[in-house]
Amino acid sequence: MSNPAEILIIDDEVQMRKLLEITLQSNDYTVRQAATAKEGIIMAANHPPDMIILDLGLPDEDGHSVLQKLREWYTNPVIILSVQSNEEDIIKALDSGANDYLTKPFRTGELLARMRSALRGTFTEENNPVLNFNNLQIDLSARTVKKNNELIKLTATEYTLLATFAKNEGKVLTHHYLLREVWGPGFINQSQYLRVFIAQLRKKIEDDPNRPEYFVTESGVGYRFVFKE
Amino acid sequence: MSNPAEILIIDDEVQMRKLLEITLQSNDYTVRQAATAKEGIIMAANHPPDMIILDLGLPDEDGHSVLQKLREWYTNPVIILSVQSNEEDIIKALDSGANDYLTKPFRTGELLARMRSALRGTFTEENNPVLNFNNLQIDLSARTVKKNNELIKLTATEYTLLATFAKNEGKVLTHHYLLREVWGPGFINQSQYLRVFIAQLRKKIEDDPNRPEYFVTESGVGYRFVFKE
DNA sequence: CACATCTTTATAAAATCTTTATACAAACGT
DNA sequence: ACGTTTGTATAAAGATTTTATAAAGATGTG
Repeated sequence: MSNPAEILIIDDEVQMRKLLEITLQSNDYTVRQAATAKEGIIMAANHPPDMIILDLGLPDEDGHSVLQKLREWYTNPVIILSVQSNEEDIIKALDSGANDYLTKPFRTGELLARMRSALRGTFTEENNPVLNFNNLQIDLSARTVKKNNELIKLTATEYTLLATFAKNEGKVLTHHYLLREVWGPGFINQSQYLRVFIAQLRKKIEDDPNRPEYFVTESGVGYRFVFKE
Repeated sequence: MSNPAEILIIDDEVQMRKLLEITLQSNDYTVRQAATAKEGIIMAANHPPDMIILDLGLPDEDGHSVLQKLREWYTNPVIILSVQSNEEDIIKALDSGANDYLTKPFRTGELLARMRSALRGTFTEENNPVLNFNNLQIDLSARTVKKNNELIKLTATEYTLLATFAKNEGKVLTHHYLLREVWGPGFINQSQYLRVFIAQLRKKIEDDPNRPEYFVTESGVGYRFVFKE
């Protein structure tokens, strides 16, 4: 749904910070702000954001030097804003590790698009979806399932079934729905398939397969995937 | 020493191609060129370059459409060049997967810096040259593989396949994905290729090829490259 | 041509899916 | 209460799909 990416703005101009804050927040980013280089570096270090927007013209320290310090350890995207548009500055910033360089005044739509471009490919929650249930972890991008941090070997069908449950945690899923999602529309009457595979998942995932906690039977209707914390 | 990154230029203007060719070659890039969208897509598919520089104003097809087609499978950086500087075009291109957008005429120094920035973070050159797994070392820039410090002789295809695995350690890679990455988009149904080459890699790399530890089969789905420390 | 490599074919083995058989449990009507 | 019906659980046999590997054929390169 919303984009939970956290952005740190380092800029000394109040108006600019305010403009960025409003623009970014209305696009579902979480915004933190710093007015000086020193403050910005401390904030980044204490709680690394998903992206830093850095103004080159800071009062207390040269922007290029700030960028270099950040890049010693900070690996997420850094976008530079600057009133300078001379080539030398741009090249220097990009070669110091900036991901992009925009000249003030900039168009907010373009900034947002360049932010999306830079954030693409980084590992925010959105990009690397790991579903967490109790001691069970399902990594949808790696297609792996761990229980108590140990990999569980699932067949293709077992995994698809589990993923379907995990995406609908708490909901009752009917036999029809599950059969159609996992096996296809032609299989909606093969309820026995479902019983067999539920039994297999229980054997692999439940602590006590005879007393299922994750996979609850809703007799006559279907199954429900639950977890209590 | 030199930067072996291979760049594909897709631009219909001869002068522009010539300018880029000279600029890039004198910066140690290998350059290939296409004058039309059709030609460019074919060249990219046959032998995926490390980066594509795409002119939006091609005669035979809309540039945005070309970009979208490329992004269906091409994952390396794409930089857009365009005479258009209206915000709508820029946003559209960036949101379609472009890594950067420069307006013609551009400053060559800036282009080169933006290229370096975009190539940073990809594996192709001498960035993260050595991946370490257990007793296995993969030097991506030298294209060499060592096991227990002894060089292992791999063919081009074997190496590409191994490198693809190494870059996605822990993830399940589907047959489709591997075939597309290693052989190209036209080969996604040749699963037997994969089996043959996996067997070869296991023979060369696994301690006991009959009990594979690095190359794990995910039956019906693909393979996964793992290493336990 | 000789060589290395890639592609294709053949076949055995392994893994997975489907089907069958049987047991259990709850609901229902008489 | 009793037997019957309906729905569920599980093991295990059978069928099918997928995989592993060797080896033969094709291709290309110096």
